[in-house]
Amino acid sequence: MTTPAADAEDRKLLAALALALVDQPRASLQELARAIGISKATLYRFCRTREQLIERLMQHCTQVFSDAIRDASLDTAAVPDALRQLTASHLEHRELTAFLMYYWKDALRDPCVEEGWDAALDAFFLRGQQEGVFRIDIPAPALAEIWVSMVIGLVDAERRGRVARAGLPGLLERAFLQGTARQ
Amino acid sequence: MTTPAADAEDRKLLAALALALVDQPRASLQELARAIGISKATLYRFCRTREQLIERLMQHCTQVFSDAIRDASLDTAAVPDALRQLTASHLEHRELTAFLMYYWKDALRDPCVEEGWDAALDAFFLRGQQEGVFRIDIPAPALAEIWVSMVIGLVDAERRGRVARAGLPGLLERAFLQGTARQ
DNA sequence: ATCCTATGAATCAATTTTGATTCAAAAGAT
DNA sequence: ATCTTTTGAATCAAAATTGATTCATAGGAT
Repeated sequence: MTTPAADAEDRKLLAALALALVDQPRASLQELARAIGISKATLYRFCRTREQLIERLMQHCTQVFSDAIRDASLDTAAVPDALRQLTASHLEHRELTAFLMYYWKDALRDPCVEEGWDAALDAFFLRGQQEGVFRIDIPAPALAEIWVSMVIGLVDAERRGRVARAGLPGLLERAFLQGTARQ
Repeated sequence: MTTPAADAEDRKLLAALALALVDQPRASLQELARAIGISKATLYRFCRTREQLIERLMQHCTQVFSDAIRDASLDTAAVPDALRQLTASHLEHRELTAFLMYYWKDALRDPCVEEGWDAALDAFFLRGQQEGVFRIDIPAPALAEIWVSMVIGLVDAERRGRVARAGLPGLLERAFLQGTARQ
């Protein structure tokens, strides 16, 4: 059954699993299941092996962030708007954002996973430079890396209770665009 | 024998292990040893269990970064200078920086590890705000988190070949203080 | 050349993890 | 209320990991 409801359930499970995997990368499948409040057997029915689980999560990330990139109109919308939208999407799917960063290196070993995500980001930041929004004395890939670092860093900080959830989007935008120096 | 040479060897091993542990958190001790070019037996002689290894690395981090914080005179030196010095230290020990971030949550579960590191950072950024160096519409803990995120994010990006190693300190300072917006 | 030490390969028992299955109970649908 | 589906607990063999040891040898120091 591939009902919309089942898909929503799956997405919840995947988000919880992403979180648990980032939280305790060395957890056994047993512990992983417990961590998200299901039995080992149910986790097994969802994904038979850990490898399958990671792959499924990766594919889900690809799906979600492809949508996010499309929704943000990275290649057409006004750069500040697109950036805001992109940030919002990544904060909305913070578990997947964290997971993607955490397991990105594994994905790179496995060349099948889409190259598109960071390429799209690079292109976006390059456009932002060409349109005079971003400074040009920092390479576009570095801009992308800085933005991603701040997103996952602050998402993680929020999880640890170090920053408030409420103001995150604004905080990110200010710190990223204007920096932390006074005036 | 606790000769200085042996200590230097140990530090090299610890740095390599930190890197390997961040790279492949789920590696077996066998794989871990291989990853840093030693045999399982030698790794065993260095640390009998994984737990011992993590603990030793944590203590080493505590040591190294306590020194770094002291050397940067976080509570007395001019804030921009201290920040520069702090960044330099963390870049110098990039493997440990990455490891510390990666295993920070584990350290928090284990209350024995020093609380001092992030407390010292918070205090420093707060002082920077009081002295008018940092903007005050971002809480000091958030400033600390943003700085740490950028450091480890860019260190990681450098490892992946996404940013050049050469300009890292300057890149960090510009992006952190002035932001990424043009002018 | 001769020690001495450090290393790596191999082995081994004990424990843990994995992948799979079975069965009874709980949850949902009709 | 009955039927169907989903879940969790328990079990189990196979595989992997761990912690420990032994032995041969490669390298360094004298």
